[in-house]
Amino acid sequence: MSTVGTEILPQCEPLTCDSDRVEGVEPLGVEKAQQMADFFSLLGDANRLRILSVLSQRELCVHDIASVLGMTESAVSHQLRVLRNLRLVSYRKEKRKVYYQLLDHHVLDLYNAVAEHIDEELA
Amino acid sequence: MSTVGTEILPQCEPLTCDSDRVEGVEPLGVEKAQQMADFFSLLGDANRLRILSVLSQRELCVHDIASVLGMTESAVSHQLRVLRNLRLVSYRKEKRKVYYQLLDHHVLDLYNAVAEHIDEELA
DNA sequence: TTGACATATGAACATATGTTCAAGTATAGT
DNA sequence: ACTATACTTGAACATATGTTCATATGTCAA
Repeated sequence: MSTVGTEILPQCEPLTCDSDRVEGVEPLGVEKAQQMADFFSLLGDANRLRILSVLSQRELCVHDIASVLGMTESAVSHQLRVLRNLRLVSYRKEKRKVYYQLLDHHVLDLYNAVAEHIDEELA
Repeated sequence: MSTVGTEILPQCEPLTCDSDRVEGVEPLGVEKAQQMADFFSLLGDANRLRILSVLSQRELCVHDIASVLGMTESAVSHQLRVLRNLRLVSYRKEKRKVYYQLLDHHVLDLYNAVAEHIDEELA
């Protein structure tokens, strides 16, 4: 045991704000919070959302995605890799092209929920 | 009309990738995409999610939020301003303290959805 | 094999974001 | 009035993120 003589100040405790309100309040764990944040961050980019929006309508190759969205193929490819890593899209190769499609339709629920949320705010 | 002699290359059109797949595919508008992205980005921070997690359980003052989460009061205050601007939290002043509470419980739905999504992935 | 196309990748760059630090308000108690 | 507490704010700093550019990789066609 690490005793330090007499009278140790509990340094890690809040010194003031004696409210007992904090009791029983269980904060989200740091690790899980980070995982959730990573997931939300993934959707926190306009171009990524736009990519998901077109893939939700049709399977498309990189060039076409870039074409429809007015993005560079390189930029699209970079973003697709992010979506690939998170298992949100899958792809199949045909000839020289790589066709991407939405893999996790779970995401569309979030997408739609927020899309509606935005519309409500404007009203 | 801006005619340039004979045979003008349609420079702005995709030169290759003749797939008609793009037809009918309506991409999410840039503006709305940005609004949605902003909203998701808001949830794309671990500390902000943790703040929301404790506020979802109880109204708390800044000091207590900082205390429970192990954050600086300054950091908490900065983040609360973000949440305030987005109308996700409201506050009331009592004595010297400012008590914050969750305003938009709509967000909790998204929060829970992703929380479950994370849990599923681990299984 | 050569050349055009389709995509991927890495480095560099610019921008955005979050924390810290220091200073500023504001309020309550003595 | 003085001091401690509670919170806010702005600037500085470090980090993260996304795009661009140049360069790979791979595939098809001639």
